[in-house]
Amino acid sequence: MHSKITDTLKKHQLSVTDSRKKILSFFLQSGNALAHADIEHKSGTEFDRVTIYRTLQTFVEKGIIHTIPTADNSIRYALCKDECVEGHHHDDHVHFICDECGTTYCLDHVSVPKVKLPKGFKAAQTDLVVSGTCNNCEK
Amino acid sequence: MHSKITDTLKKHQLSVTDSRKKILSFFLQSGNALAHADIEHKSGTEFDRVTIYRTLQTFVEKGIIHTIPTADNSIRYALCKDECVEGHHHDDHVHFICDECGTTYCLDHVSVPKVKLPKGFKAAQTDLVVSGTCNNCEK
DNA sequence: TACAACAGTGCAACAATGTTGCAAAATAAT
DNA sequence: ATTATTTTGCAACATTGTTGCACTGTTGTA
Repeated sequence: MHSKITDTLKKHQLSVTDSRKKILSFFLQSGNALAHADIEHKSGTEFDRVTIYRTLQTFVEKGIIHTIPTADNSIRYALCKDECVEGHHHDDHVHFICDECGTTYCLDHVSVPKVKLPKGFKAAQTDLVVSGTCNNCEK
Repeated sequence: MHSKITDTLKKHQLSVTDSRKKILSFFLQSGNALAHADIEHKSGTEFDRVTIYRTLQTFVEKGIIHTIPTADNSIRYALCKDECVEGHHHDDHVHFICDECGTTYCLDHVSVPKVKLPKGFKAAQTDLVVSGTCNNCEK
């Protein structure tokens, strides 16, 4: 019998280690995007900082998580949908960053509109990031 | 007689100093977005690294330049259009980052479409960043 | 133009973030 | 169970960004 976490790692041809299981579980638990620093705090001294960097890198390469562009200098990561495979992401949904609480949401049901580019420009990826107030912070 | 550069600084209530004139001139010359590192290279040892940080910060606050979100860890800055004033940016155009040459373009004539957000989410700002191949790099 | 008030700069020291090489440990394959 | 392979932790380092303070340049006023 395999847990969902172990399954996911195996499906992406990754050996199953403590740090990978733990870090993947953080993403599954939180549901929202996490920055390197978040994971470092959550895991305390359990893993080396370097291991976290390398694990996140590996997850991105294997298509388990994707990065979200932000205007401040912090890279955030979020779980990919199932269609993402190694070397090829399909994350065409909108991201929302709350200015109040800092939470980053993947709005899976809001898709990025096609934009018309000037002559000679070829789009490979399109990212749409909205910032404002989320449904928790506004009342 | 005033140069355009001096005028711009004065219009934004900034005292006119060598570093500000020089850094603003870099933006006017290049036409594209610049990262902190670009400016550091262009200016050599002329200014302290700290001065460049503070100048860019000031320019953003005063509405002379705006930041562009990127998925890698580098903040890029580009000149604002004239409608940007202190504390209130109006940069609703699409940004394009070339994967080949790294150049970042402001596509002033491509505007960001309105997106429909889930209940409870209020948008303050919307950034759309496209990456791919620019008209210089493709042939 | 000269002077006072103020704003901006450079330096130093520091904090945070990210990278690399290598030996030890854990995982996978046989 | 043993070997081959992968991953981890450590140490050292590079890069990037921040803060306080003394000094310098800029601005406004006479």
